[in-house]
Amino acid sequence: MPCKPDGPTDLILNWYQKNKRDLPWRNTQDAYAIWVSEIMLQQTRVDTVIPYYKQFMSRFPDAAALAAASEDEVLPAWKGLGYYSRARNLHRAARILIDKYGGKFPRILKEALLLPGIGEYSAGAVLSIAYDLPVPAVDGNVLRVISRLNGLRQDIARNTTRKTVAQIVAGIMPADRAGDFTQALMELGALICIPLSPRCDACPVSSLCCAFRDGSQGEIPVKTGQKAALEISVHAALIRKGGRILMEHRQDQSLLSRMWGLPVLLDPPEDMSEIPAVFMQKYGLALLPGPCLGQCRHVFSHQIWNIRVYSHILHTKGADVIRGTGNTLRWVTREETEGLAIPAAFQKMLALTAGQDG
DNA sequence: CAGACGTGGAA
DNA sequence: TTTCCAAGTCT
Repeated sequence: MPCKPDGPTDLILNWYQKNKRDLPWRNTQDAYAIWVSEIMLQQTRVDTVIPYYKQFMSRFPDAAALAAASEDEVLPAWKGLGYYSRARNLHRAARILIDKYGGKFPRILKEALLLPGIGEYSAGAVLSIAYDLPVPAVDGNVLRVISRLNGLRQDIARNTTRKTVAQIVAGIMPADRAGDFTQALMELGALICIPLSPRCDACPVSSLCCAFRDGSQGEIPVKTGQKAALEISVHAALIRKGGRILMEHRQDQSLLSRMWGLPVLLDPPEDMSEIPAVFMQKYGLALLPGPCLGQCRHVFSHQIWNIRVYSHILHTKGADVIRGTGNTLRWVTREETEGLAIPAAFQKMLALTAGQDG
């Protein structure tokens, strides 16, 4: 049966003050800087984010700089980080800030929630951390910490659980130190109240914790299992001409949308003789597959690509830019690929073909 | 609500 | 190698 802890607030705040990590986004109160960090940190580890964050803030130091940039300049700064809609939404939202909010992140919760890429968590995080407004920010850490503290056994994947936890956080959030408390709760979840083998011996609120008392740390939080990713066979085309490679700007696809990659066929026909017809239909290109240059595997969150990269001979007479069905193809040099937003999946494929340009 | 949406690190 | 992720959002 759930129990209500009495006064974890000060214990958590004091612990945070002594144990918080020195992170780049903790040396500022600038709402833009904090906003960028929150977006980058979504489903992404701190260690992974740090170098991207520093580079991004240097390149786009404020909302005006980001809004003034084109998407072709913003996406390369995000390449390799994953979840690229975050970058597109951040960019769009920066333009909305400039157009409608005087370049400042809104202080009103409902206005913040209207911005693309800002959900309940991020709105609460920016408002509390940047503006010290007492708005709860419930992320995976907070879900875990509060669930264990209160002995909550509701599935944390459910929205109703998130709301319950937000209520509990609102009830113990100090009005004068909202930002510190939001970060303290997440820091506790990141360093002490970790998913596996929590360090309860070092926890400032173990004496108040229902899960610790019951020894149920391993059972809480309750989380529904994820489905196995679908395995897909992928035929990737390396098409060369005069030291250049034909790259595709993935305009109309949902996965890796508006990123650059080699032309690919998902679930290609097993009979290689049928490949040219499929390329003609998808890209309007007359291609003849040649030798396989290598293979690799790339795991996305919801699907797995088993990739073979083939050299191809192009029979289509070529303009520099060839328009396929909804996608743009462009001849680029190896050097030029570095400035393009090419996600990890396609970086792997290109690595397989390095030195194959002659 | 369930599923799409990336990636690399840890156990 | 396999499993589970890590400071979520959108549809």
